Amino acid sequence: MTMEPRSDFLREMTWRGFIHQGTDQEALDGAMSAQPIVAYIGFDCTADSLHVGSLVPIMMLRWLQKCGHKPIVLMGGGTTKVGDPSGRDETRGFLDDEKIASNMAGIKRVFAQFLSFGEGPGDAVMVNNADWLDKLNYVGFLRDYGRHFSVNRMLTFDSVKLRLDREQSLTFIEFNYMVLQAYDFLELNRRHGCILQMGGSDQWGNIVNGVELARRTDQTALFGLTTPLITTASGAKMGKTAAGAVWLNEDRVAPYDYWQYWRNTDDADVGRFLRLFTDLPLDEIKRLENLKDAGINDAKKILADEATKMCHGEEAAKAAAETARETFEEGRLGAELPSIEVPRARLAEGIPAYELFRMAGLTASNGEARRLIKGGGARVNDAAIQGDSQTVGLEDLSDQGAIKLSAGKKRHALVRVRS
RNA sequence: GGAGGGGUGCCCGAGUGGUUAAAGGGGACGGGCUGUAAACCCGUUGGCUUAGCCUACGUUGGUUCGAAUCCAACCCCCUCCA
Repeated sequence: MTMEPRSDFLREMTWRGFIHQGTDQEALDGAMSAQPIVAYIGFDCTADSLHVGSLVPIMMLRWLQKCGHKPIVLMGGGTTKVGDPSGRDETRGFLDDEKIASNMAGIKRVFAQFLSFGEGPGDAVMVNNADWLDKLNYVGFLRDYGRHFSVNRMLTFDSVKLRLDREQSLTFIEFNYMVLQAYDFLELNRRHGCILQMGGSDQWGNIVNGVELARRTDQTALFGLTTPLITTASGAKMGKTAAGAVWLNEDRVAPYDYWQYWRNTDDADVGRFLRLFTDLPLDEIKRLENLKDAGINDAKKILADEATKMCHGEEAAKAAAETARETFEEGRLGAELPSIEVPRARLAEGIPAYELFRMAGLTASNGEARRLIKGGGARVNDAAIQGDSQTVGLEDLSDQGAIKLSAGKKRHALVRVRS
């Protein structure tokens, strides 16, 4: 879109960098500036938590609501049974109903942090596409909707095309995914008056199919909007660390680790991430991203504070920030560091340092801990461990009743005694 | 169904009878430099009760003093033909 959007939502999304592409953005802008609309994003239940990769769509729903429109969170209880081939080289393993249900339960929780749910006109609602997909009649569906899909056209969508180009097999069930997602959009329009579907750029084909289906069956004009794939300055897909994905659920990634993830953002990403992952206003973001050299660390702290607050709440964010400050700026041990407990008797006997590192989860095996020690990266209470045979005992407990283990400069854990 | 090619460590990829826990690269981790950044330099990168032992090159057997390397069967992937 060449002109400045008139609607609050599109204007906000544009300067913040959420927009990758959209269908008929002029008309959408007109509709959104005229009156509140209903829009949705779908989330499949492939894991029991979403991760920061889903944060961009979630933030978009949040802005939608802030701008006075109504967000629908669509849980893909039905589509998850089929499996989206978009952006995947291989067929995803089948998930059984039980697993899908428990995944959905895990995912649901996080939305309450970002959106305000309820019965009012601007309140967010959550629906499950299993409600209509599960009871579809095969032949009836084919006759009513299947005839509107051209296989020739379906073969040109990336989700299908890339798979075929790479000569990787695409099963028939996966081939149907886009049809079901298209139908979801139609169904949400009929049920809730939803006129906009948003999603990641890999969802473009699926979204366009829905727009086209509604035009053919109901002569309704629907809209699609996608977000760019967010990569880090170093080119990696966002949200992956050595430890795995950066999950949003606190039982998967503790608020302290979540805060650390944002605190360790590349300099080059700070401005972009502030725009995408915080609600801060433009002038504040501009001020922060113009900080130079070490000053940009302050911007990273604010990014971490804001992102953690949004996901885990004010209390958790404060505690995480405080622990980080104590640990990194004062060299003490912060309360929120990951911790383990060991029986007093066991510690009294003395535990080999390498074993304690493994127990604390700082290394995956004793061997890895030994290598860490040999390389000089393992410390107990900030003192480098001298050799394999060094043990840790009660005498290492600090005044606060804990032992601080460090693997490198950034990874710390506490050992506490259990009587 | 026929012919051919291939399955190696987190990933890519070399290795075609013995100092091979397996070259090289990527990634990751640690050290240095820094700002809990990037870039760069150095090191490490299967497990364990670590001068030793165990597990590992698609699976299962076999040949051999000795196999990722040779043989057989099977499984899976790809290409061409039908």
